[in-house]
Amino acid sequence: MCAQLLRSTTAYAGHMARSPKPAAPETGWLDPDEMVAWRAYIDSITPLQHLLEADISEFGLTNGDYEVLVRLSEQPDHRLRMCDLAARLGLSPSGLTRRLDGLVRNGLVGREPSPDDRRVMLAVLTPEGYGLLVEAAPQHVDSVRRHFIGLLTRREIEAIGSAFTKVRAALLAEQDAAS
Amino acid sequence: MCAQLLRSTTAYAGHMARSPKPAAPETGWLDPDEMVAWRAYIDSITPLQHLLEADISEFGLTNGDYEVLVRLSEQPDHRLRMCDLAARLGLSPSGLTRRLDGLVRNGLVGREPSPDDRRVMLAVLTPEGYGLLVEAAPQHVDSVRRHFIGLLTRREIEAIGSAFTKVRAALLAEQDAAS
DNA sequence: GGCACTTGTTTGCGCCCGCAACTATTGTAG
DNA sequence: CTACAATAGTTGCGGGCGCAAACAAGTGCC
Repeated sequence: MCAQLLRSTTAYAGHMARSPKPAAPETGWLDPDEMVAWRAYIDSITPLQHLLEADISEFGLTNGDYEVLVRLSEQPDHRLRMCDLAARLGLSPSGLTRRLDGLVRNGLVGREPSPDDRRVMLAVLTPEGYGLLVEAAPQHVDSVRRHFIGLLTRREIEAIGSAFTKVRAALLAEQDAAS
Repeated sequence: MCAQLLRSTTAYAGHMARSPKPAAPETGWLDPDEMVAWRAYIDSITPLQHLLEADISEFGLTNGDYEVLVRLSEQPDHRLRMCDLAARLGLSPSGLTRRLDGLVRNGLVGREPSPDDRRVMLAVLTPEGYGLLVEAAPQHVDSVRRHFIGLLTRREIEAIGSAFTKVRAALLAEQDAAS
């Protein structure tokens, strides 16, 4: 019995009693390797976010704010339609409106109406916002390395890259299918 | 130039201009493999959470609720001190109080004072809560497999297991050091 | 035993964000 | 051209949760 190690093992016990196979390799319950991977992942992501958040807060930013600045900085003209930005951030339209409110208040981002389509508003990175991003990015990367990337072997880094690239592609496909 | 692919590459450009080395293997900026891993990870976790949340909502549960039921079910007596439960969930004390309020209202979890220490409240899984967990767990595991584990090779699963196990250990150590 | 100090839990307050409703614009069909 | 549907964004409302304060109870030091 490994109730302390495996996710919802106790609930699993009842099912095991009725199932002849202790591990289903392709479908059904998770085998030990899969369970370890899933559990370690789930236990890591929340505290990892918290630590990154604490580190970036020295610049008066939240993790979400930083993400906005990054997405805008990646555009050649440093601007993005609200709906595109929301999609990239995984945020609802209203959520993005509020988050931008804060950034606009602090002068890091501006709003301007699109000349092409009078429905859309463009979020545009201000010089101040870009400056703050340039200032904060090295610390942020250092934080990522200290708490995450720096702990891993090259093999693990490559595996995580290929694994989550596939996961992300599947998630995007699912998202498109829902529209 | 790979401004579309790499996180905060634009901000990076200024630094690269002053730095003789394009990639720092052990310290400093992220090299391409590291960047791909970090970026794919960051882009995946939020939509993955959303999908799992949508799937589990058929049982009237949130992801957080489900996590509470799992943690309690892992205990031999199906109960846990509030502070221990909060630590395992990565939740603040107040956050746990509110989350338990909802579960108690729905009869899935009960509160009882500890006989050993009159400061502590024990969260205890009710038969209804356990029953719902047993009912929901197979669907949840299926959801995890469809959206995440099932997309990966055995090698990737093992790498993710070892990688996040290390990350989790480091995070826990950091957390203990902060106390 | 008394008094400070630590620990466990809850409450007031505020922020973040999703959902539903609403407005403004654009696209489409008749 | 006009009506209707689709799209973009904002706002009202409510839930989740963190922080600081309050309070209860246990612990240690004299």
